[in-house]
Amino acid sequence: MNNSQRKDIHNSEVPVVCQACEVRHRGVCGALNGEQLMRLSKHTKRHAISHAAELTTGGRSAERYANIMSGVVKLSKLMADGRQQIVGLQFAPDFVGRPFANADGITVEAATDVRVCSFPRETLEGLMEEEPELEQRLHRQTLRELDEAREWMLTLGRKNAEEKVASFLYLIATHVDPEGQNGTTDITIDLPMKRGDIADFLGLTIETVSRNITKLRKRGVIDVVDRRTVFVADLHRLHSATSQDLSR
Amino acid sequence: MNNSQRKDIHNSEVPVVCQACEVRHRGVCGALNGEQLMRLSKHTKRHAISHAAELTTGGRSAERYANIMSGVVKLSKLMADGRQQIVGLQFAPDFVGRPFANADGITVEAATDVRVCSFPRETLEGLMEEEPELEQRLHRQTLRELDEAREWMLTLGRKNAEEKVASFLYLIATHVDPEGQNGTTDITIDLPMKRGDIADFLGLTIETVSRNITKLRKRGVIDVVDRRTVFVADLHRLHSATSQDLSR
DNA sequence: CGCCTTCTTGAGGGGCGTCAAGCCCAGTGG
DNA sequence: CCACTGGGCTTGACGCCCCTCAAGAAGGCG
Repeated sequence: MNNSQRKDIHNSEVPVVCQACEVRHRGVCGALNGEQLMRLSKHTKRHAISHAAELTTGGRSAERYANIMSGVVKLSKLMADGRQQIVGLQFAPDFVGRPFANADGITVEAATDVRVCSFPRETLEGLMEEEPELEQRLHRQTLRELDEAREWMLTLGRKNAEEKVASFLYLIATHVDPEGQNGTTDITIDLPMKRGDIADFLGLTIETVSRNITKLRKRGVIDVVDRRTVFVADLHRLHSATSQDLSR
Repeated sequence: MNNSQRKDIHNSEVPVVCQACEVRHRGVCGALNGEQLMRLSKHTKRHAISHAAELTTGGRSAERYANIMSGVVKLSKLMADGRQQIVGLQFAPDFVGRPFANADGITVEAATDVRVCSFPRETLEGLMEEEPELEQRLHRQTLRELDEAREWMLTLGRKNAEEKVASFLYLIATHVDPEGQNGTTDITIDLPMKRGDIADFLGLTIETVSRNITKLRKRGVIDVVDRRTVFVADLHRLHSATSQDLSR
């Protein structure tokens, strides 16, 4: 099962660093041919970013864009008095960074330890002009993020605390998906963030998150292996906990 | 001040219907040259859609895309038991419709009376391939919608009822903006939707919306002219009501 | 005028926030 | 090896904000 070389007709043209890249075909790089990849890779850097570090500091702010190779990145907004709301989570192989300027007041942080492959803004924008499919891929990712944001607006505005927590667990379960999970209905979830982050994601407090994890456990929807790992015996059961019919 | 003809060097090439179009330069059409506009306009239709009608019915679902010429369009999500959340509002000259497939479970309705200029899906997608700037414009609008959705997530998750209502009024004030409002700090807002819609937008109930409009009136932040019109004497005052510092 | 829809206002209750105490566990140093 | 410490998490007690239920006011329209 030599996954690393599938589909590369002219492997000689593909940069060595890219040949070994886990997300090479799925990320935005999938839109580029060997020659373009070669040019891009001349300017790329791999970074390991440890948990809780901001991605926007250290000169890498709007200067560099990046692909997530592993880990989870969180986007959040902060109010003057300290209230905080997480407005997006990104997983490999998502693209991080904002084409065409400003990301008004959004903080980008590593939720877990993260590995990224970054490159200068100008390099990507140069490639965008010559390769329309690149812009199309970015456009599609933006549309996907918009869908997720809207799904989350429904959760924030109209679900109660228990449904919110179940929704979060379901989201993580379906995203961190380590290639397996096909056909299986049970899954062990490694929570990528601590209770405080989950609270900021759900528009709740730490205590309410904790109480409702306990509630789901007592109802038998989940098993709490340890504070960072949850076992779900039946994903459908979890899914139905994300929106109980309250009208009866 | 002949606004209608500004900037058209070769007006002869521009379709007559487009020459009179109020949003011709600002919408996605701004990316097209005369010849392309001519081709597009062969397939466009103007529609007047009256208040509360769905835009996705009558064969105009994924078949046709549209530009909003006037009025307000609302996007909403509905849960099985009737709970509803409005996840987006669109104003002229926004583009309505989803490039590349499915708009998973989103209902598109006219919030007010609306006029649109619509065209078949294939026509637009054909033009997108030959004119990259068209895709770029759509991409930029998607990014703007994403920003707005995230701003709204902060409102839904972390603001109290009074701040939510103030945020809604401020949003409308800064969007419906009838060309004027430059330099002035007061504005009369014509609310584009009824209390129930506002509640669905804010994740509140009708009663709470009503109570907090009253509250803002009694605090002198707004004047309620009639149930559909609000006068704001000082926009800055309204803005500061959108996020009072609760930490002291 | 009567009817219907929309909006406002009040009274009461519940869900989630606030405050506080205690548990679990990893890290540190004696 | 164990006491100490500190961060993260859980659990309880209590209170407030917003929802629920209900009645009435204000328009709009035949």
